[in-house]
Amino acid sequence: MTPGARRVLAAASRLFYERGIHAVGVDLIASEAGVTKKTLYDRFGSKDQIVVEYLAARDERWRAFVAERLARVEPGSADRVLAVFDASRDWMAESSPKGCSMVKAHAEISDASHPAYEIIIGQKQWMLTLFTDLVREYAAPRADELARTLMILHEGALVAHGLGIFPDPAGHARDRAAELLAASC
Amino acid sequence: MTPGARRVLAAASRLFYERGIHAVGVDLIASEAGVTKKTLYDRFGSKDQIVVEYLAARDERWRAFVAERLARVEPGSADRVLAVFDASRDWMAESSPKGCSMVKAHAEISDASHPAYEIIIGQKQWMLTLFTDLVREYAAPRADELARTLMILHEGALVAHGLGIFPDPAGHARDRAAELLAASC
DNA sequence: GTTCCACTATACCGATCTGTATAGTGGAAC
DNA sequence: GTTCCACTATACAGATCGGTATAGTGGAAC
Repeated sequence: MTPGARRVLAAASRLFYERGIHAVGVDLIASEAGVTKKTLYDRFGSKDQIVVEYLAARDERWRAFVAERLARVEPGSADRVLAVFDASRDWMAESSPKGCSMVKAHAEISDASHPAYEIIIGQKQWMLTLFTDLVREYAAPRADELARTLMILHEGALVAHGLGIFPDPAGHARDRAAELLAASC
Repeated sequence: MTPGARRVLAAASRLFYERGIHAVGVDLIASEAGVTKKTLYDRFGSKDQIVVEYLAARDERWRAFVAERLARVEPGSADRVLAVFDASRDWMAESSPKGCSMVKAHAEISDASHPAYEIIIGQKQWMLTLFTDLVREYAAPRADELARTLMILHEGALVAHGLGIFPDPAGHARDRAAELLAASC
């Protein structure tokens, strides 16, 4: 990726997350990136493509972030699940004050044929599979059911964080997950 | 409200929810309502005002829906909390296949000074207060903590429903809420 | 020293955006 | 029978939308 393209993607990512995808135009993105529209279209071809690369990059960074946190914890321990919740809390504190970018994008992209759709759904399916794998690893009974509960707790914490109704929902969800895991050993 | 205004609000509500607020223009709303733009602006004054009335009406309907369900259950019972989860499941099945309209609107409205903002936050605060009142009524220990857990479970179920990753997340959340209430008696 | 190539600068396209202006119609109220 | 009023019809304003066209610049590669 060229320096100009990197600046375009960085500016678009910030603007899409802060103001919404439909609310941000390509002229603004180019201007904020310090680039002409010609460069923007030479590199990405369309606004939709910038949206796709914004979500794909964020998805990739999140998965790497989680993988790095999981690598610190011994497999087979219930702490592995808690490490995911801890990762979410840190991730939100540092780069997601307004909630999950995938959920926000899902609210704006109605058409399931949009190329960004599969990225959004793909990340959520990956999270459910991850929870399922982690509780199976931990040898919990009724693993699928437990994984779905963890998924609901996790998504709920993300949304509650974005709404700002009460402080530290991710920490709260983590503590509830810990109790669940302790009870189902 | 005049017949024309009612049709405008009905069309706008459907379109805003299905396609997103920024993605829907006033020309489309007027056309779908079978009304001229003149009528639309005579009745509402601005698109923002239509957005506000869309969310306010939906909020009002939701609160009335919950109140009606709660009225069926004897106060002081843990079943009152479960009635809220049941209400959500039915509400989503009949009119919210894509998730909570407030969460969707929150994803598109970045500015906290937007007149719709307080409606969105207001509904979520009302839900947290409702859960708190219901568990206090039930005489549960650590009521505030329990209410926040229920809030997270509830928001998580709404989002999971919209994403469609697994079936009946509201029913799943309801069952987990029932276990929590049984354990904290 | 010519060929790439990432880039700037600027002007433009047709479409759509929110919002307004002017003129007129049909029916109920009083 | 005139006064309201909710409404239609149409045209337009100024801005912004996503996207394209033409022309040119500066530096590294070979």
